[in-house]
Amino acid sequence: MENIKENEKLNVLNHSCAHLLAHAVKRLYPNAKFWVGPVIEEGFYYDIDLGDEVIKEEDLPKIEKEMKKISKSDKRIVRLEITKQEALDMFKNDSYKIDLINNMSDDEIISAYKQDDFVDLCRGPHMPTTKSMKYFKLLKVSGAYYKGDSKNKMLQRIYGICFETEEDLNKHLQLLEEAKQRDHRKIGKDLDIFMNSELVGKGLPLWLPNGAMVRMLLDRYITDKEIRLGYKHVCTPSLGSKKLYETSGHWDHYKDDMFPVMKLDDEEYVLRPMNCPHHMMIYKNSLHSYKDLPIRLAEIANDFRYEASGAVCGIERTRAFTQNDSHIFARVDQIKEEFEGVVKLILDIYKDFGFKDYEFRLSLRDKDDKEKYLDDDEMWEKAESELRKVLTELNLPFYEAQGEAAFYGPKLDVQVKSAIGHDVTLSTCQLDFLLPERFDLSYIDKDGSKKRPVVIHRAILGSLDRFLAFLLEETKGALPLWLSPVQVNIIPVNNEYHLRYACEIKNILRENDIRVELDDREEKVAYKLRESVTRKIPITLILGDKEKENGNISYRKYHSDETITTTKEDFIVLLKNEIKNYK
RNA sequence: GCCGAAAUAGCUCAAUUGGUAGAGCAACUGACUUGUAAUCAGUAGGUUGCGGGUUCAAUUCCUGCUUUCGGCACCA
Repeated sequence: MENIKENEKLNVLNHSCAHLLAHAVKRLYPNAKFWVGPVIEEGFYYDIDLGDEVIKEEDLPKIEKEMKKISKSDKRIVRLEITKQEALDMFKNDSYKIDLINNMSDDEIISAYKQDDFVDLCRGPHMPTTKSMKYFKLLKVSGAYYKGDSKNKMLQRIYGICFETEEDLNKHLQLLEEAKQRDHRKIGKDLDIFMNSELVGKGLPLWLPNGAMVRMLLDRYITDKEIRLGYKHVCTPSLGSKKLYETSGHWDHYKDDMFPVMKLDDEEYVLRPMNCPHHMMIYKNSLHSYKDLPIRLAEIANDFRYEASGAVCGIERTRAFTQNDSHIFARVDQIKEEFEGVVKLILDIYKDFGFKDYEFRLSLRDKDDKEKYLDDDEMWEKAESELRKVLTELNLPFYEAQGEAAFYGPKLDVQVKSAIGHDVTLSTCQLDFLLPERFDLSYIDKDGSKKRPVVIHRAILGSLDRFLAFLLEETKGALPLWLSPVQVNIIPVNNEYHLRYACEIKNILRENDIRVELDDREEKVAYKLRESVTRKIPITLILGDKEKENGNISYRKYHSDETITTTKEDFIVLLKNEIKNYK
């Protein structure tokens, strides 16, 4: 999909369209006050304070109509350059613009753009006339906190997008429609992957047999990879004492996002929101030599977080989920090597799944936010520079983001875009000097002195839930053979004559660990084939006289309408070869 | 959590201005016995998300809650 912000032409066009929107809103709602109207990847938006009035989705066509009117009237868009004082006078009735102007330096020349009677403070540049914006669409309306702070008032935000031609606009709207078809919630429902129940609870998906199978396969896949790389898997309970989390510091930071304390007699427990403290205790269970490090503890672990009601989304973000977690206890001189190992594992796995659209993000703290982030500049600078050094040495393209770190340290996150445009973290690798301190972890160094290890927190598939959400969207539900809940579906042409042979084939495939189903319903081949294809089963066998007589099989792959006939033996080799590559 | 919207059969959707709900698919029964994306006929299926109110009468209007959706905020 076109990135409007990155496209120079479309950027200006959409920015001008934001002004057009504001102009129309001002005409229809004379009391409207405007905050900002930037261009974003998906088009543009404008944040507006309408006092007591509310703009609803059904009002958008009305606003569009007014925009069209202004567009048609072909008003020139004129740049004004004024001093700060002139700007303050010009926008004296608009507290939001005054706020913006006050943040500018006194000697700065401020620009504003005027079309007809509407003036907006703006850096520009803009299109020459309102007529330039002809092919636009207002997409959605929502609330948005003033300055992005939930303590502030909520303004109303209108989203839209503008193109140079009608074809481009229509094409874009069609892509948006197609993205909805790729939404993992739709695919998850269509393919019986998971369900939700109001009675079970919000954000608590139930995994149906198909989904549970894929999950189990993902679990096996990543666990096997980790074992080969020297990770040691552990099992720890899904709850822990409140004190455990007070020790780690998570209680202070996240108590509001945890399921509340269960108090029984004089004990206090919480459902665990993450697994670090449990793994810290396992490390502490024995004395460690510098020679033992790194120690890589891993677990496929269930975690529970009381996610805000508005944040819950299918299996992308839930209140009960399963992490592919690990904590690597290492010496400082091992940081680079361990990080490299994790990055290589990430790249290896993304290759297996064919993921190409992802970005590495170096997630740093917000230096001014002393509340969220541990107030220890030395620790942060050490951790951040270590991490940046490793990334540079690995020659890994990445971007930096302030205020995205964990409270205990900076992270390397792998960001992907979901079908409907959510920016989500799939994998993460985090450098932590704090928890070893909190839990007083140590190892005995060469010279016999006690030293503090560092901890690298990492999750490759992230959460199995979210990973599968992304995988469903990437594959449009047509999972690769090795991950399909049902790998082969057998359709006998006529039950009376071919069912016995079909059963025989089914048994052979079963014995070869192929997940196979036999469709023995009294239906036409075409009917059963259609269902096999809509269920996105990778391989459908059709067995009739021809196959039975020669002891062959005929198969059809999901993405093809070609039927291939081969021997049983060759077919099994073909399946096994395709599956083998992912073990 | 905040701003807005929605919730009708297992699924996808209908139902003028208030008059106790319909279709297709799926399910079930029967007929057909079929070689590559839907054979035909019949049957059954609903306290219209849950509770309260207005009304002679509520899927429809009002109200509280739940869940879902679009954003915002949050995301260890």
